[in-house]
Amino acid sequence: MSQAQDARYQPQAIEQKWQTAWEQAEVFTARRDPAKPKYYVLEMFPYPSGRIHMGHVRNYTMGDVVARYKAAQGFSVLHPMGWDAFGMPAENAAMEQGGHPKDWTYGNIAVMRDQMKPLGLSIDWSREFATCDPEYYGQQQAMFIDMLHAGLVYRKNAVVNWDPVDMTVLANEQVIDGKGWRSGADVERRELTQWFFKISDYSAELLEALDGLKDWPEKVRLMQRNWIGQSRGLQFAFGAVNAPEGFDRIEVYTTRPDTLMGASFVGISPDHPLAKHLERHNPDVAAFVADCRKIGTTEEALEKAEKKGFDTGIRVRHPFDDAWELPVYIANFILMDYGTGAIFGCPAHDQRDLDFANKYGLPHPDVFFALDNDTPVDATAFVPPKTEKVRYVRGFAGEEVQTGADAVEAAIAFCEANGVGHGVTQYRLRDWGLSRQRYWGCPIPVVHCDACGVVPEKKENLPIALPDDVSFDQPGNPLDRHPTWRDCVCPSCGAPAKRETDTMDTFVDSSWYYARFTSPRADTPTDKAETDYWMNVDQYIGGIEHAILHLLYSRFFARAMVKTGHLPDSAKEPFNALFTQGMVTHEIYMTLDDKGRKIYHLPEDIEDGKLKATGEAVTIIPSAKMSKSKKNVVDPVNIINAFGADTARWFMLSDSPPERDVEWTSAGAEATYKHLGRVWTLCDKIAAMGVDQPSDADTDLLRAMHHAIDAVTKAVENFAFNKAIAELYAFTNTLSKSQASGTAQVTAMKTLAQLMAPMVPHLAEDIWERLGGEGLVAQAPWPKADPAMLVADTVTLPIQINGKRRSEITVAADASKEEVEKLALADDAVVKALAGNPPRKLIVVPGRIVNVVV
RNA sequence: GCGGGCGUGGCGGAAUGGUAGACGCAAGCGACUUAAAAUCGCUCGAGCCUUGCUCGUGCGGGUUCAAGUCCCGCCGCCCGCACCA
Repeated sequence: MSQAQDARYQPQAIEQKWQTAWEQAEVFTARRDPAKPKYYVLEMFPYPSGRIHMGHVRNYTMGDVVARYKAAQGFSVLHPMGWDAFGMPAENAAMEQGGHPKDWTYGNIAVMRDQMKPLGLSIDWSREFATCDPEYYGQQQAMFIDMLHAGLVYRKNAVVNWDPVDMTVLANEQVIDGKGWRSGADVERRELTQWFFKISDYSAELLEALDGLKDWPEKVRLMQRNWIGQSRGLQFAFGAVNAPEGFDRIEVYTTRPDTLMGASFVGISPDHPLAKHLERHNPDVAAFVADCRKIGTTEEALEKAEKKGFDTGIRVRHPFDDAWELPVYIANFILMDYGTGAIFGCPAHDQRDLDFANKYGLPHPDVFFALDNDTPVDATAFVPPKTEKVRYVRGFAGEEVQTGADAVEAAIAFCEANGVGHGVTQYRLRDWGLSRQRYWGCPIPVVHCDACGVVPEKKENLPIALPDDVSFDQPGNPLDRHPTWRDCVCPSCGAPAKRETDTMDTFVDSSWYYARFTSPRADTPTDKAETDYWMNVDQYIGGIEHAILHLLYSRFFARAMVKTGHLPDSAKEPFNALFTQGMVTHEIYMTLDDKGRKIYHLPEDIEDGKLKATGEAVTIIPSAKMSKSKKNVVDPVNIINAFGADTARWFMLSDSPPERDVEWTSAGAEATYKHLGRVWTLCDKIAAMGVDQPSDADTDLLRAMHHAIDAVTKAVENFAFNKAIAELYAFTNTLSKSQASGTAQVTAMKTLAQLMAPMVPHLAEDIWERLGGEGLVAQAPWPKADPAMLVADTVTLPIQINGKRRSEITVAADASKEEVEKLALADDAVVKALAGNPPRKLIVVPGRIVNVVV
């Protein structure tokens, strides 16, 4: 090719060329190589919604930087990709547009795979799978059966959102202001028998093991810790005065037994057995409980709802005083799932209890006061930290002045000694309900037999595949109304039986895909040789929105897989390191129509704050997460077509720290494209210089090069890709201005290509080739910084006078503290400020700063 | 409501308790050009009595020789809340 043709950066040609070269050389095929250390990089796999978006580009580019960097460091890298393919949107599409969820899903996967491949990601596509492949969910069913036998799965009643018009179960997001999203009908809470994983058996372990996850963000560990919610408290029973038969004791759980003398009422959940009993016999209770059940099933809805109670008329005796009677209320904010579903209220020291007491005219006796204040509680409860010492005026155990924590322990000890209940450790974490009354999910492989009850399927009958001949022209689960699919024989007695029609929560699918990637075609869920080599995931990357549910479920599921022999014990914490990346945002463009309704416009239709088509000015709303409804989306495909994948990748990594949100701007994308073009041109210039005689400027350039190697390496290791890119800019500027010899410049440029390769792999390959690099840069070892080239001879120290910068001195890098002090005191500004007096204090931080206090 | 996080120039951001604003964008000025684009060079937190000084990291306090960084109290925005993925 001639120089003239080469003179412009043409990403489209370059990118196609190198993607083909990588594919032919099978560079990214993961190989189990006992001679090499392994490295498993995984990004949270995408839901096949139909098109990739910039969030995907950012997520996968970050993973790709790590994968390529680790490969250059000599690791055998596993970097797979798959599809989280079950879920509601496919069924919604089938209902809205006709067609079949399967066709919609696989169609989307094909489109998205085609959109993803031009990004040049170092993915081993031979391992690709979708969770809706029967080969995948069949293995999931096999594990479900193993877990059932291992006592990790059970059935119990649980509440769902029921749409009485559509006669179907709704997801929380389908309930809008208490109404069904399609029917608009008031949603009811309804109890169904459902399948559960016994994650609560692992509450303590999942909590304790968080301490070992050193390479997880502290915030995620804290969120999980709070979610699991370990608490120490007292469980005891109030004896009822006038309760219906069978309810003469009401068990309550409290984390504040020290406030027992401040009790003013007992509250029970609307789902408490006593409430249910009363509901059947008392129309007023029934009306109240029915009202409570209109509140959604989410904790958020419950907490935000107005706190209401109903006086049952039942009275209980205080455990310390037979004459002291407390009223029993049914209260809408008490959860049946937590503790015993019943509490006692101590209004003086709990704001919610106080609001409740004030609303219903109940007393609120103070139990303790602050040491310096004894104002009785009125409208604001006194809730100091448990670690703070307070003075007990209605205490019954321990010291008069003690911390809340000490008082709780003393109260538990006192109660146990006096036969009033016992200390217990509770967890907020509830068992994982996995039943979904939907078609597009993994069928739960059990059979209902009149004689044998609920029986797991035989493994040789797996996969229990979804039937294809279903329709979505009516609401509800098509499996329920399929003419033949449910019919089967009982695996136990051989009599005719019916299949379970519930399918699994899609969180089950995503709780083990990382393990399946190690042997995606195995005819067992996992293959021991492969999991032994590849597990754990060394670096997991995804959104912070998954901080709790997905990551906690995966941690549990890995343990369940260990227990059932599908993972080695060493894999019970499957993700060694976690990184949570921020979102991609964009400003929003809006106009109003003649009726004042908001109309949103795509960024590509806007120029200089005006609509391209009509010239109408648009209102610019500050950046928000890219969403279809606000139309503030930029299609990666358009960016790749216009600027190339390397520009999209580089821009997604530059500027913003990876854990924070990044705003996509067209100016930023264009600037990136220009920069990559400059690098490309610089390479041309340097290639033309060739090998020549050394120059005086060589050392400076090579020092800058080693500094860049060191800085970029550290930045990539620390996930500070924006800083790595800032260093690459700085080094590029140095190189482009350098007067060094051609020999040195070629060395520097080749190193630049290597350092850029994880971010912009296509451009890097092209530079590498033009400068005569051996093989592919994708397979070249990572450059090493020479420590001798990193140390400077002299260092400039700022001099502060009373903490404000006033001057600076340049000293030898190895100057002693005494020498620095001497030089600092001789500095003009210091001499002037001291005016002949000795300094009151002289602080020298070697290599950093000097502070003179006058 | 509860749990978690974030907040620094016109913008994205940098800064082991140690020179606030690295690096980039935008803008301005200049060079080149018939011209524009591209490219290259310079300037770029605010104010002032401009060799320098004062103020400045959401707001109000505090600790320290020294605070964007640590502590206390607020405000705003974002994520999660168990059937969205």
